[in-house]
Amino acid sequence: MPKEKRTLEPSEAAVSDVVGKLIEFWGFKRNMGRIWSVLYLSPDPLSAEDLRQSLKLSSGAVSMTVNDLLRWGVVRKVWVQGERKDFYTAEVQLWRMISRVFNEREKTEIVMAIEAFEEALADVVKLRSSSDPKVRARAELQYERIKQLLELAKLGKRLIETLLATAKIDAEPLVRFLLRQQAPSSQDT
Amino acid sequence: MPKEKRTLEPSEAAVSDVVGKLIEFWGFKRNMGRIWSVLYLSPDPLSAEDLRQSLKLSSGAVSMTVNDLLRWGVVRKVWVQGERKDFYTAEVQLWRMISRVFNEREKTEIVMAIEAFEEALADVVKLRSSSDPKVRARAELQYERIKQLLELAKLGKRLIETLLATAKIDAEPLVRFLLRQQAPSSQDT
DNA sequence: TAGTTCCTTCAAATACTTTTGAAGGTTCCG
DNA sequence: CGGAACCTTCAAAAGTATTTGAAGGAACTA
Repeated sequence: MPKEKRTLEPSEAAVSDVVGKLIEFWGFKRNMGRIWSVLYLSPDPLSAEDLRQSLKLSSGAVSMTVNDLLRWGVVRKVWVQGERKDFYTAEVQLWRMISRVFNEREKTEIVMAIEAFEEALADVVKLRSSSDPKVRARAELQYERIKQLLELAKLGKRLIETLLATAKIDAEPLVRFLLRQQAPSSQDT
Repeated sequence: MPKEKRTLEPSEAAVSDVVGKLIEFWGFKRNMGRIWSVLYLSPDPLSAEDLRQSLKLSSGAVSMTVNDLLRWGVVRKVWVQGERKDFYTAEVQLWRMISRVFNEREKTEIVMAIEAFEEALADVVKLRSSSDPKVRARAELQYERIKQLLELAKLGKRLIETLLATAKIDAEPLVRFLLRQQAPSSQDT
C-alpha cells in the first residue's frame, strides 16, 4: 500500500482552485469546491487523509466539509477492498449535482420571496381603497412595483424549474434551447 | 418642508427585508438590497437622511452603500428643486438592473473559469502522450472530466448571454421561452 | 482487554466582513 | 470670513464565518 501521494499536479490544483472560487461565489464554502474537485479528478476514491494532505487542511475541516458534501449528495462514500478507513468519490453527473442544489437552495429561497411579496401585495391592496388620496396614490404605485418584483421572482422560479426539469430528462428543453442559440455572429469578447 | 417621515410601513419593511436577503444570498450586501427597495417603493426621491432613518443605518453606511448602488447603476442621483442635499431614486427597470449585474459579475466570473479550465486542459493534454501508461490513463480521465467542466461553464456562459440579450431586446427569447412553458398541471407548492 | 486507527465534535483562534461615528472636506449663504 | 448643511472617509468595533487541533468515541484486531 503506497503511502506517498500527497501533492496535487499543477493542473489539479488549478482546477480545484477555480471550482473553489466558483462555488464560493455561489455561496458555498470554498473548501467544498476544492475537495469535490480533487475527488472529481481522481481516478480512484480518496481517503480523508489523502484530502487532508492534498489540500493542506486540518482533519476536522476535512471531516466537516466532506460531510457537507455528502449531505448535498455531491460526494459519495465508498468501500475499498480491505481498507479500514472511509473513501470518497465525487458525483460525476454535473447536471444532477446542480439540480439538486438548485432544488434545495435556490428554489426554497425564491419560493419564500414569492410568498413574502404576495403578502406585502395583499397589505398594499387594502390601502388602495383608503379615503386619503395621498395614501391611495402611494398604494397604487407600490402595488405596481411589488407586482413587478413578484413577477420577476416567478420568472426566476420558472427558470429554476426549467433547469430542474432539464436535469431530469437530461439535456432537454433548456439545454437544447441554449445550444440552438449558439453560433452567433462572431464576437468572442 | 415636512421633517417627520422616518419609519417604514410594515409592507415596505417586509419587502426591503426580503429583497435584502435575496440580494445577500446573491452575494451583495444586504443593505444594498434594503436601500434599493426603499427607493423603489418610494413615490419620490429620498435623501440620505431619509434612508438613514427608515433603515436605522449610520450616515457612513448610507453614504457607502448608496455609492455602491450608484456604481452598479441601480440607483440614480436626482436633483430636487430647491434642495441642497442629494436625492436618490431606484432604477425601476428590473431587467436592466439584472442584466447589468450579470454582465459585470457573473459573466466575468465565468469567463475566467472557462479560461482556467482551458489552461488546465492544455496541461493535461500534454500528459496524454506520456510513456508511462499509468500517467496516460490518469491524464485521459482528467481530460474527459475537465472537458465536462468546461462544457458546463460554456453552457452557463450561454445562459447568461441569453439573459443579457433578453434584457436588451426586452422580453424576447428566454422570457418567451419560459413563459411558453407556463401553465403546468396545477401544483403550486 | 488493550492498543490502533480513524472519524467526529467543539471551543478557541483566526480570518474576513460589515457597521459605526467622529473627523475632515466641500459647498453654499449671509 | 464664519457657520451650517451635507457628504465622504477611515480606523476601530462589532459581527460572522471558517479553521484548527486536541479530546473523545467507535470499530476493529490481536
